[in-house]
Amino acid sequence: MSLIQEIKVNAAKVLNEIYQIEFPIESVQVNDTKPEFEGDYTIVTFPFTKQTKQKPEEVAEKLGTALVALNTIFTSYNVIKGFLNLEISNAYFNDFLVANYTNTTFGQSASNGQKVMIEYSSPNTNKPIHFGHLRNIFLGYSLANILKETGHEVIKANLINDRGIHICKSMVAWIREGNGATPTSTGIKGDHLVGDYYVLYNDLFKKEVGVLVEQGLEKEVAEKQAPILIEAQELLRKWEANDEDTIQLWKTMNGWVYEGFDVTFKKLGVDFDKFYYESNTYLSGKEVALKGLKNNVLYQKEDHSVWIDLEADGLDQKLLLRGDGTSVYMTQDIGTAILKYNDYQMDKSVYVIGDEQNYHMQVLKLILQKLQEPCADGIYHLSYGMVELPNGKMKSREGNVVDADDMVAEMTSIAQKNTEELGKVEGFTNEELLNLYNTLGLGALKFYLLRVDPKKKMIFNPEESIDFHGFTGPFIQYTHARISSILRKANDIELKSVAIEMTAQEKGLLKQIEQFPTLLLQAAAEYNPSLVCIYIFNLAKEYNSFLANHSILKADTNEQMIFRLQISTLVKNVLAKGLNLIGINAPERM
RNA sequence: GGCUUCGUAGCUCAGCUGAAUAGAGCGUCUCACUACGGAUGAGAAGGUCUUAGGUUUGAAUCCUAACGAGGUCACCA
Repeated sequence: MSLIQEIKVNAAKVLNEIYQIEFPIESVQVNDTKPEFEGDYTIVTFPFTKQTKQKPEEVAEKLGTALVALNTIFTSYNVIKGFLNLEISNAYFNDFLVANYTNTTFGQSASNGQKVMIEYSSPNTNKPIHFGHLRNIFLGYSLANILKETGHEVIKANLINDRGIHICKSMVAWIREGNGATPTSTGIKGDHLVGDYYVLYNDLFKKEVGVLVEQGLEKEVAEKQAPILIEAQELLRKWEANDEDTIQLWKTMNGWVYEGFDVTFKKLGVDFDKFYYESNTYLSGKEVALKGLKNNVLYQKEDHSVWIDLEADGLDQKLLLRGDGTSVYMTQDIGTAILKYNDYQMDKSVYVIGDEQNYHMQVLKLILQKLQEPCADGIYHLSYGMVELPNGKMKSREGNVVDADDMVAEMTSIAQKNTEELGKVEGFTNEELLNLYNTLGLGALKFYLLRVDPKKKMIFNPEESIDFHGFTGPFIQYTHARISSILRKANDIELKSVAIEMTAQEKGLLKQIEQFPTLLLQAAAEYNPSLVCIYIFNLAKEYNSFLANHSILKADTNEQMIFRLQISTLVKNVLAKGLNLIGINAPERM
């Protein structure tokens, strides 16, 4: 049981004994005591005044006296207004330290039998991965780690959107202007090559529209009649008709993209357990729609199109099958959701998707519920805000995006520059250095994207993102490397149990570390990796401050040194674990 | 316009299941190496928590409205 939980349980018990009133355990508010007051944890007693009909100070006094008498973990208390400040015994933290400094699984929860699928990344195959996708990818990967750590069985899924008009646009541009170019012939990474033709398509499209407008057509009409668009639509028709040449080209170009994605995913250090392809699933929602029609959950209009009426739920009418019987985006997603469930029977299905699809996801879940599909209730949309540049949104159509590969390369080279300027390259082989730059560059990038609450939109400030000071990944990596260095020097010192008086800062560190498992559970429950970022940053900061005030290897006594080495070991383990959970490596040296 | 998310220091963000003087980082200005890693630490300045009402012993936090910003309301995906 966590310390805070233990305080709550004890307080509720004692309140019951004093007042003969049942206070639920969760009604006890326990906060960290503010630094300007004496004590470790504070119970707020205002909430108990109504039922006890006593002043908050009185309740606090009685509660404090009883707690100190009840349990040896409480050594003393003081009351200020309605706040009961409790001091926790050093022995409690000493026991905690002894029990955990060699425990490499500290923070991990036992299996809870829950199975969760996390769908993330889910790229289109007509363009490379850009900065906005990185937020998605890091979120999904990190969340998977956090859920695993807290006892869930996790399936990482990637739904590749490999069909549709967008890829046909790249194909048309390639047919027209490509002259048989391939990644090998051009030396361009496959996803970038295909992306270039997507941008080219849009250039050509604009030109053709311009010509038509000059010929006197309305802009709106011209945008529908541009020959290149007609060609792309024709290509999509051929694809759906299984035209051999079209399928062949489609396979080839998608293949280039997958090779490119593969390189990027590896570079980013993320992976997947299961890939779904929309070309395989896009027809799959149809039978469900037809079944829904039989059950009168859906209805049919005169043109044979199939709809669901969600107006009673405050939403709109939604089309599920076109008049010609073909499916739309929503139908596909229904089919895919059911397919996934049939594959894994998971308890929860998390979709990491941008907040522009909030409405879509709400409707998807509701429709599945109305269809009484077993997968419906487990659906959770982890909605995240867009990443914006200081001067506005990125649009891949216009090519003004921050490309993910470029970004990683940029961050890696900044890591190199910083390391060289600080003269910290000695003792590394070339290969180790390259590895290190990658670790630091990615550490900075991932932390920058994960430190903000997912649901909020965030601004990507290029200057700030390359900073390696303060609330950043490298700051924490640095702290980890620093501890590692100290521990290396103390390698031959035997760590045995010691009992000493601890300083306020030592106690503070232990108190913070004790909260780590609880924090992970919270991050998992809220699907929020940023909590981990904030936590390990605060821990690293506290440790650095501790280090400035305490000598370890030159401590006054041998016991003190051993005690501080044990604390350092534990801090190091927690920092490394925290970093790993958000997908960041913790270097031994840097 | 309907629905929805959001508005906290010059900037980027915590705090939002109500509770003590609203916290970090960056930036600005001081200070600290006879030290285990200065990619550090200590300190200062900087806030009518968008505004106006309401609920409450108590509101940045809950409710209502206004103002401002984003998203969405396709037989696109």
